Amino acid sequence: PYRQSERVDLYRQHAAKLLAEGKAYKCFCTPEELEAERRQAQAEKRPYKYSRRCLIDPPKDRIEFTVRFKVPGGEIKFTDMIRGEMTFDADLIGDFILMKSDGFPTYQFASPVDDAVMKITHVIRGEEHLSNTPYQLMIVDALGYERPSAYAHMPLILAKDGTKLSKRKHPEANLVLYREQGYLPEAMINYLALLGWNPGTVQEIFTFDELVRVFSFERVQHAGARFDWEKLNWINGEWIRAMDDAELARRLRPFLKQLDEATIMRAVPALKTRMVKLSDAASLLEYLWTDPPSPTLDAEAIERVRAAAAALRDVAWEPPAIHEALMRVVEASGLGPNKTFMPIRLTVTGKKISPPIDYTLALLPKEVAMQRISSVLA
RNA sequence: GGCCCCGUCGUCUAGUGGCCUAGGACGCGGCCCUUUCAAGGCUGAGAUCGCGGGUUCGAAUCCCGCCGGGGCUACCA
Repeated sequence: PYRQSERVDLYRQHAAKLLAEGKAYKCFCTPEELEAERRQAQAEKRPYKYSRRCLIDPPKDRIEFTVRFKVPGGEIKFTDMIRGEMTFDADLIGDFILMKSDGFPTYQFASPVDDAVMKITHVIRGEEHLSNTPYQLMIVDALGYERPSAYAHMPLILAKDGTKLSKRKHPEANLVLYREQGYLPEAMINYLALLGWNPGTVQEIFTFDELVRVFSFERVQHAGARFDWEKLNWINGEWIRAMDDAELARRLRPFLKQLDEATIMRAVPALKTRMVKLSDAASLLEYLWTDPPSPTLDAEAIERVRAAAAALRDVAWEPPAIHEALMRVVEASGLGPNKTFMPIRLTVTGKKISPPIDYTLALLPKEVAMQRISSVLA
């Protein structure tokens, strides 16, 4: 079982062992009493450590208790793969709680027990756990287990405000969000790898396999790194542009439920350089399933559309043929291409921004396109 | 408060005593390309290397102090 809630017996057994060996003891103090101790210490400007009153003189008339670890004191040393030799003074650490009064373990206890029982060799986690390591090491030692062979504490990913990412305050901590918006897993891995680590070369785009090959703990940063959406966006765009059309079409499917596969496939080349994330495709192609409002065009614009409509009537409905026909209209007009293209774009999509006009038209069934065009000519 | 970690362009970073008048990337500005928007190409601005003292012929790089930020310090994980 991997859930802590399904392994409570395991923690209870380990706690019982420590209790039996006198390496832990029951504490009957109430939260209020502990709070009072803490305030007292603060008032006297002395660092707080649990008083050990329940070790020295436990009350007889109480039943609810927690299990506290009897901190042996002394120096705790270990090697961190990123930061080197670490030494902590355990005399500064008060007896901490292993089992809560509800019978569940604290993280500080469950974590080292899990690591030992699961035979974890490398403990790689965020820097917020650096100061927790001595706590956990003391437990591993007290339990008589072998210590994990290596620890590595990675720099924190910080929010824009410079504090540790938290689910409450920072939406970017929520992984589901990225999938929903169409950030590619490849891009996420790529970006996250670059946050707090660098290869020592100018390469920025990495596949997972490449990362496995070049990653090294020696090159990971010691300072926290701020999460930067802009850079993620760029990397995601790079991955989108580099992806082959069929694969991109496949990934686009959940974001373009209104369209059939063939249409998505035909749209891909036009979409590719215009998306920062997959969800961007929807607004670009919205006109395919939603009739745009009819635009207000001046007389000249209407003339341009009229000329285009005539030229398109007998044309094969593919981007090259459409392009050719439209360019003839543009040349005949003696005006810039935009004078013709923009009014068409506006009538067909309702927007000033769209893929190139030949693609924009070709993606729409010819009848629908021609109907939208003729509606402004009436 | 105590303990721990950290401090180079706005951001991610290169840099381990001279190659640094501090390099790259994202973002930002300009130009080019152009059918709008992107993409692409070129180009520019942007960091007195947190501050102050040392050491040294020479320091972003070594030492000390200070300041600043973050983390841990819970019957959260």
